[in-house]
This record gives sequence, structure tokens and C-alpha cells, in this order.
Amino acid sequence: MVPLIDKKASTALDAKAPNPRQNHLLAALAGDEWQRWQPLLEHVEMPLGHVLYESGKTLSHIYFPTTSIVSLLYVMENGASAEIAVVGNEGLVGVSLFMGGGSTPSRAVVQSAGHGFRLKAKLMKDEFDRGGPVLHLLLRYTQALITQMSQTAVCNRHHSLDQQLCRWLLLSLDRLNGTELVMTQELIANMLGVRREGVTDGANKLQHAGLISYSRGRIKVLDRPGLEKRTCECYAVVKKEYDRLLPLKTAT
Amino acid sequence: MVPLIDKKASTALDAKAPNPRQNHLLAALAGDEWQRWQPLLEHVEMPLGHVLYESGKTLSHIYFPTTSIVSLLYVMENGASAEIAVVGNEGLVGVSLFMGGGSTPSRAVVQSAGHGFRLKAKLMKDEFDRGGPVLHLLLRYTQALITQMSQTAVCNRHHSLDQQLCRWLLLSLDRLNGTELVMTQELIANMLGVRREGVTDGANKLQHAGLISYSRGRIKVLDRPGLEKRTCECYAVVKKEYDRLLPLKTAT
DNA sequence: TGCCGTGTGTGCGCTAGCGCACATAAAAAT
DNA sequence: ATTTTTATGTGCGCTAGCGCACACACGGCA
Repeated sequence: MVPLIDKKASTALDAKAPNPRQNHLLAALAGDEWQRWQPLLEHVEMPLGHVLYESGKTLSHIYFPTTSIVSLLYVMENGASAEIAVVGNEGLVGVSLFMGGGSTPSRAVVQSAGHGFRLKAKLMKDEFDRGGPVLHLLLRYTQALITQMSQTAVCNRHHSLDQQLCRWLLLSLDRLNGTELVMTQELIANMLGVRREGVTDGANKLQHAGLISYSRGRIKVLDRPGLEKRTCECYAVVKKEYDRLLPLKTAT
Repeated sequence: MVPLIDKKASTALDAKAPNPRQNHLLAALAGDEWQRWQPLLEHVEMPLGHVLYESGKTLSHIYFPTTSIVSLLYVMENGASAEIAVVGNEGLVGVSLFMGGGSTPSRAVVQSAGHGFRLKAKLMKDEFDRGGPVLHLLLRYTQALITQMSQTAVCNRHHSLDQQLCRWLLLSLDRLNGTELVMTQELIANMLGVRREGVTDGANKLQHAGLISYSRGRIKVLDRPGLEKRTCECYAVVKKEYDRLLPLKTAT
């Protein structure tokens, strides 16, 4: 029997017929642009850990996550790493393609498995160079991304691991549908650029405070407002800036 | 007598007839664009501490430093601060103007007094929207700026105060002519988002190592290669990316 | 010449987070 | 059902950087 109406019915449906318009940028395209883009978009699975592009290498595609989350992270010479920004269904991966360089010193890794769509580099560039609304949409998104990166820098400097953990959970949640993250503490530690034990500590505190519950790679958020109270200002700053720059006109 | 040939002859000359083309972006403009821009550019003094724009406020101008350095910094609710990026004669201040938002959550402060030029917001937008080489130049610069911000985030996470101090000195030096910075340790601490005492310590070590010499707000760099050896990889990453994205065609 | 303000040096005790080395426990494998 | 793998918990000593409280010391100004 085809498992269409199992416990994961909705996600199974998504998997069967993923909708590009789940991505907010694609959803924001006007009718004629959308007509032009639709046939060019290629659906892609985004499995956990998949590297969309490697530091310094030329981008072949630009990615629009729908149900996945991608981390832009920087891996250092000594192996330590740090996340620069998160991208989910609100954005795209590969701004350097239209910004000019064609590459960045960072790496893009799927942090939460799911789906997405992609567009060939050449096509993307052409679309961008047509100017008009597409160009301005993409640039506004880039501006929001810049804010997230800046705020990450500030947060790394001044805030406690606990606060950063909250920020990170919230940012990730905002980029997914539900209230559950599939994510080991080891992974989170990698993203935040801290020790795994530190994350264990932080997560423990949050669990005892009744804000989250987790076990072996599944984190359920029980009390979102509680998390927001515990996090630093950084989360709100970033959120506000995304909302300002990329107001949601039509959610599919 | 007009103090034209005093001990600061060259800088006095700069002050008298500052040259917009000292700014690399302006220098990169092709003949016809340059003709168009030249009459629109307004020369401005950039005194130490001057705030070019405030967090969240709409930008009225875009600034092209020539002999000054501007810090993009974020000031937090509790008063703590952190620098996001530095801008000198290689760039411009106010990317959010053409990126779309018209404002950012950060603040722009003159960190090293000098000169610069500015362009009215409206004019800048119009120029940008003409598309073509100007647009691509500005976006490439923005891309470089993004790299700097990312690297700042990474550096804040993983590197020691000493390394960051070296990075900061080198980045600042690159954006000035000479080998001397007019800058108190207090100021530097503010930029790096650390304690003043920490900077004192670091500077002391560098002085004892014979890399710099300083006294009361004047820092002379004696051994640049030495600094480069002490700093973290972040400096080189940023430098390389700037060079890649913004090759110097003609220095005036 | 002496004074005062702004920079810089120094010495505490304190804490967050690190690195390491394990102990447990839940799932997956056979 | 037993073993193996993977995820999480815990404990320890260690260090960088913080916050605070001063002591100097240079350089301009009266």
C-alpha cells in the first residue's frame, strides 16, 4: 500500500509534490516572472549534511529551500567552525552569484533535511540582469542576510552560550513549519562554534525550565515565548529586519 | 600666510584640494560616468567620532571616504558595542541605500579623522538603477563587505584578543596611507568590543615584540610582516577577497 | 613652574567556556 | 536478546577575558 495517509501524511505529500511557492522569494514573484521561472526551477532533495557549495568554489546553482534549512558556515584552518547565517524558506543560498564574486569563503551545508528548488547559475544571472522587481527583491533579501551576519558577529562577541542557543533555536524554528527540530547537540555545537558539552548544558537548562523537550536528536519546543524571553536582543533585531525588508504578501 | 608649506604639507594639500579619486570606487568609474558624478560629489570633512548615520535611521547620503576610516558598529541595549566592519578609501558607507532597506540596525562612526565625499541618496539610487558597470561595481564591493562581516563573526568566536588586535591594526592600516594610526586604546577596545585593559595588554606585548610603538593615542607600526605573522587567518581571507573582487585598475 | 586631565599600566578575584576523560542510555544492528 | 553504535550526561582542572580599583605619567595650560 502506498503510504500516503500515514502519520506523516502532510510531509509525505510535500515530498510527492513539493511546491516552489513555499519559498517566500519565489512566492513573491509577479505573474509573468513566475511564468518564466517555473519551467526553469529544478526540484532537489536536500539531505542532512549535504554541501551545496564549498568555500571558494564557483557556484553552479542558486538554491531556494522550501522545507529545509541551510547553514552558511565557515570552517577554519584548524577545523573549528562557525555559522555565519541560516537560510530557510524565507531566502536563497548563493547571493554571491548575483553580487558578483561567484564564490565566497564560506560553505553551505544542509542543516535540516528537506526539499528545495534550484536554478542554474547562468539563468539566475540573466534574470537578475533584467533588473526591475526581481533584482530589487533579491537585493532586499541580501540586505536582510547582511543584518543576520552582522548580528551573528555581535552575538558571538557579547552573549552567553545559553542566549545564543535560544537565538539559534528560534531562528531555525522560524525557517521551518512545525515546532520540532531534528538536530543533534553535536550539530548545534558545530553551528554555534562551541563545545558539544556546552550545548548539552544549555539544552538541559532549557528542558528543566520547561521550554523544550528533547531526546536523541529531536528537539520539541514547548514554550516559544519563554525562549524569546531568554534569548538576547539579537533575535528580535534580525526578525524585525527580515519582516521589514521582506513583507509576506501571499503565503501559499 | 597661508600654511601651505608647513610640516604637514601633503596632508594640508589634501585638505585644500581633496581628490575624490583617492577613493578606489570613484577611481574605478569609467570616463563618462565619472563626468556625470564629478559635479554631484560633495566634499566633506570627517572628524573623529562623527556619526554618519544612526541605527535605524534613513540614510540621506552615501559616503566615499578618501583619507578617513569609518567603522560600522553595533551598539547594544546595555551600551556594549562591537564593530561589524571597517570602511576606508577602498569602499563606501551606506550600502543599504541601494540594497533596498534605506537603513540598517548599525551605526557608522568616523574612527580616523580625514576627508571624504558624499552623494545625495536620491542621486545615488538613480545612478544605481541605471544598471551597468556602476551597479556591478557597487555590488561587488558589497560582496566584499559581506566577507568582512562574516569573518568578523568567525573571528569574534574563535580568536584571541591579541590576534584580533593585529587583524584590526592591519585592516585599518590598509585603509590609510601611512604607518601611523591616531587612535586611543579606549577607542580600539570599543571597536573590538573588549575591555580597554585587554587592549593595553595586547598592545604592550606587540610593543615589546618590537612590532609597534605607541604613546597616548599614536600607534606607529614598525614591523608589518611581524603583525601579519601574529594575526589569525581572518585578515588574509578578507584581504584576498577584497583584492579579488575589487582589483585596482588605476590608483591616482 | 606646577597643575590637571586624559591616556596608560597593574593587580586583584571571578566566571564562562574549553579540553579531556569517562559514565550512561537509547536506538539500531545481528 | 545481545552487541554495537550513537547521543547525551558529568566531573575536573585550566585559561582568557571580565569588572573593579587604583597608581602612574605624559602633555597641555595657567
